[in-house]
Amino acid sequence: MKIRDDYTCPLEIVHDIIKGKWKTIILYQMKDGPKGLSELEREIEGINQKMLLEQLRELIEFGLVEKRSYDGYPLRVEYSVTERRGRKMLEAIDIMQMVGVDFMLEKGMTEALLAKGILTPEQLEEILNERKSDS
Amino acid sequence: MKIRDDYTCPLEIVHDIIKGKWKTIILYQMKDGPKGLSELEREIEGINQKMLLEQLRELIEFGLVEKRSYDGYPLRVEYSVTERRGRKMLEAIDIMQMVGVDFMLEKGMTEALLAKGILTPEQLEEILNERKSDS
DNA sequence: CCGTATCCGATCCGATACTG
DNA sequence: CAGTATCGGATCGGATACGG
Repeated sequence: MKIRDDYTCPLEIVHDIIKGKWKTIILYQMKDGPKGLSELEREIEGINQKMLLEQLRELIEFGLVEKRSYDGYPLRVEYSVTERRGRKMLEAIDIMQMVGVDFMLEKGMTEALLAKGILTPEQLEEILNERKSDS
Repeated sequence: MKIRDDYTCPLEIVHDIIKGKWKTIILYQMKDGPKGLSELEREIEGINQKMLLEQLRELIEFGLVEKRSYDGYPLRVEYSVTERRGRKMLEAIDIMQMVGVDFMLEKGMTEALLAKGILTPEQLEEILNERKSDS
């Protein structure tokens, strides 16, 4: 991943950090606590190990993710979101998730959202109510 | 810009929308009201017209930006953030901006932030205070 | 001032094979 | 289970020229 070494504005650097195809999804997947590598690989549909490691390395480099290794057998490695910067970024990702849901609802993908448990029926109803009052 | 036509999770589609090098910056630049094309081109350092138009078209396609044309001479066209989805996305971008500032401070780019007016001295002090209490 | 088309090097990312 | 190396096609994005 090519990273600029010169910035005009803060959003440029953030873009460099999260432009990778899987970065936001990886972070989102770690929101409820540390995860092992194979765990992430299993949970993120479509990713492969090379991509996962590559993007994790960059997330670490930019202070959004921490890595902890535990010796022994089997080897155990844990990746987790960093307290300040990682958590802050997750706030943004949460909102992006909402925008994505909004988009999928517009596209009539309601069933998929419910089936995957991304949305509970209660949340769905709440969102639809909000949208009505927007016009 | 290649856009997936099949999604597993909401973040995938959002990533497709904002992965372009300039998308977040363009949106951020429109946060205080409608902008004309040449206005945006002037304000966004390093962008060219082709990129600007290309990325605007996609932002429109995904309901984050609206376009209004006014006939007459000279031609006037206004681009603005959409009420629901665009504004929501801007909330996320605001947070990303903060993460970027955090990063730049860590890199010792304090002067640049002040010089460009991205941060007032008061805001800077506030941020530094918060960081101290983090450990 | 606004918008489109083309060309081409840079980069991303998926597959695959291999190590501790 | 965790991690590295390489290769090649698909995309991206900058320059540049042209049209309304």
